[in-house]
Amino acid sequence: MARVRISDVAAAAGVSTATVSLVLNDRTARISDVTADRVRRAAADVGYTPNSVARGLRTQRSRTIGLISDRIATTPFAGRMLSGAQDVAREHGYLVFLVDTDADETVEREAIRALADQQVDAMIYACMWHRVVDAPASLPRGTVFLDCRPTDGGFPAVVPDDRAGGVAAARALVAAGHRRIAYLDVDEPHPPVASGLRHEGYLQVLSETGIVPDPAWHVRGDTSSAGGREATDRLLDLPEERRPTAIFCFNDRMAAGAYVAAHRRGLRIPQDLSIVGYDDQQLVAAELDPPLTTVALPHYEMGRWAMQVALGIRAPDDPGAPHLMPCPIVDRDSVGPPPATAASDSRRRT
Amino acid sequence: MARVRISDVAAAAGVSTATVSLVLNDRTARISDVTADRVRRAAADVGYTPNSVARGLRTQRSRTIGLISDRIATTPFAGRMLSGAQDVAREHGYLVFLVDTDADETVEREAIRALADQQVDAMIYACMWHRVVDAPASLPRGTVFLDCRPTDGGFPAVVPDDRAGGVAAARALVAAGHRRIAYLDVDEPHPPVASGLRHEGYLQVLSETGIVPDPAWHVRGDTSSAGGREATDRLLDLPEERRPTAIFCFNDRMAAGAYVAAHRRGLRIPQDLSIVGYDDQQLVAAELDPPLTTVALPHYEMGRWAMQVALGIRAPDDPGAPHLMPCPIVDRDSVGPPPATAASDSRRRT
DNA sequence: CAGAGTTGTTTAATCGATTTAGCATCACTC
DNA sequence: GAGTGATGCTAAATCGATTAAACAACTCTG
Repeated sequence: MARVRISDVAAAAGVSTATVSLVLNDRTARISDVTADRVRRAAADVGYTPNSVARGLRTQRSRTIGLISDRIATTPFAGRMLSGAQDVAREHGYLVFLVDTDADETVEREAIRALADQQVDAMIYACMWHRVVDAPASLPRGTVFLDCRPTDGGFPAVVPDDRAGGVAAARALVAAGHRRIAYLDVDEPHPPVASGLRHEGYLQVLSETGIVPDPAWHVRGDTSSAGGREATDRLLDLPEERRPTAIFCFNDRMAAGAYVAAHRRGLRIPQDLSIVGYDDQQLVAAELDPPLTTVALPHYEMGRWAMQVALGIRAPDDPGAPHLMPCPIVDRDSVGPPPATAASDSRRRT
Repeated sequence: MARVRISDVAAAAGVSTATVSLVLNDRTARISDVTADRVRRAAADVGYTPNSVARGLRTQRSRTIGLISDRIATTPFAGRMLSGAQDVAREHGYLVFLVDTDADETVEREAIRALADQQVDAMIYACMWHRVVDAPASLPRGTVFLDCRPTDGGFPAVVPDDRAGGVAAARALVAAGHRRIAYLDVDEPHPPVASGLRHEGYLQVLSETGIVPDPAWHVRGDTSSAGGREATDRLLDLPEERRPTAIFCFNDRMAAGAYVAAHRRGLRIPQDLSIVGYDDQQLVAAELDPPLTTVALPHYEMGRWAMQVALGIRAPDDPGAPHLMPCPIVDRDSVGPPPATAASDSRRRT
């Protein structure tokens, strides 16, 4: 039952452990084919796999990556980041240590130390949502930031291209013929990186299209279905000629709230009101009635990117700036042309 | 920048590395207080933390736990299991290796080997949902099964008490006055452990209450909002006197579909139709309108239990049988008394 | 004061691999 | 047949800790 060691293979093959090691690591330049074969056969026979701990001690590399996050593993939001990171690691024979710190600084510090003591080959520092963070001082250089960017730079980072996502969402609505497009923003967040960028993208499209946004179209609510519902109510309470025919929501949950508000007034989606969300949360976007057109957060791809950089397989294009991962729009059924009553307005465009 | 080793501490304190090791591991029986203090001070001064790899090689224990799962890390369903396991591990100074295998047997086998090569002190084998699995042959004995039970036993396991959950849901509906209670089941699943047990619990309550279930009350759909909607339509199409006034749904997503079906017919929840879900998925249950009464899956607690057993902190009560974790009902607003038209029926009870 | 027992510390083996330097052996070359 | 160069393999050091055994210096005992 005891583990098979390299010395067992050596004994079985009648050679020294040095030879076994050389053969199994494919450094056979000076080893005869006969011996190499014998060693490989012996290793297979006795079922030898090298002890990673011993190897790690000697080589100072553990084929192990530490992934520290506030709570991506424990919330339904960003698990696909883990998935992406995990897949790349596995493809290259690495294991990942996962630590969720619950955003507790003490826990975070201890986690970083524990991972360093385990001689992880690299670390990834991940957040649940796109924001700017102060990099903990003890993070080793080269640590990759995932879904967040360090205040002072100095680390490779990957974040969603929220600005482009805002553009895509607004373009989709403009293309459908809408002119009165609201932005349902999140309420006083955290350093509002994601919401600010999405808003910028939205404003850019309006501007390019020659639409002057009504200030009343920028409403806020907390990041929940209820928050979205209340904010939507305020939009729908606007007088007919200022009332938006389409709403771009900060996220899918708030979009779900917009659905509720619309339904309560007997408005149909998309016939009477078009809605675009953000995040592409499977449990929300795809299951709404009708399914929600939304902008996908490329969590899986960001996770892959981060791990590739951590493993040194890929280098950041521009080491100075965070890598911006595209946010593709996912067309479902919540966007349609504006209702006829509003159509006269949009005709102005030509 | 190089790591501080025990020899650096020894040099700083003017003692041998053996003394340093003894002091820092609190084996000071034969060490003078003066020396011990000097060593501790020196260690703090130079910022020493032991290299876990070297220690692991010597002690054969790594303070590391391997957690293998089909895909709990990457789906929004069961992340709280990870959270529970993770918290216990951290409380005891352990790190956890996470591997999602995507239910691929080759990946699984390689993961188990890789974890064994890393000398993890124990493994946890987790599933995304409660089911019976064939234990991979290479799993070390003592591996804890989380949210699944091994076909032939032989391993400690923890699963939700789905039967009791079914009882709780049905009791809540009976208590509200319902007599015509449907079970919206999942369609031909996987070995249907969870759904079967929940159904049993439901049937038990009906039986205790003297209700003879109409076979038409047991409908099935696929595990999605759409599946729930279609199945609910079939229930609502039943003639008035057989039509259920309450539906117990296999999960929250299907319950969301039941909401849609009800709304489309102009039925209000809970005034016209009561609904109980299962899972307590935050993104679904809490955000529905009205918020969904549901049975919570104790993912966090199961995760804790599994890790405690893995670390040997707790022993299974009955080593032969899986530990059943209670599923508490979460009362929200989707259950009310049956509508007046149906009330005459339920009066029969007295 | 020899022998036994304490006390405080160190020496050196050990965990299981990798890797450098070196030892044989053999084949050529001049 | 001495010198040179390959070729094939191994001895031994090494990574950084832990720990059993040994040792040195004291203190007691009888």
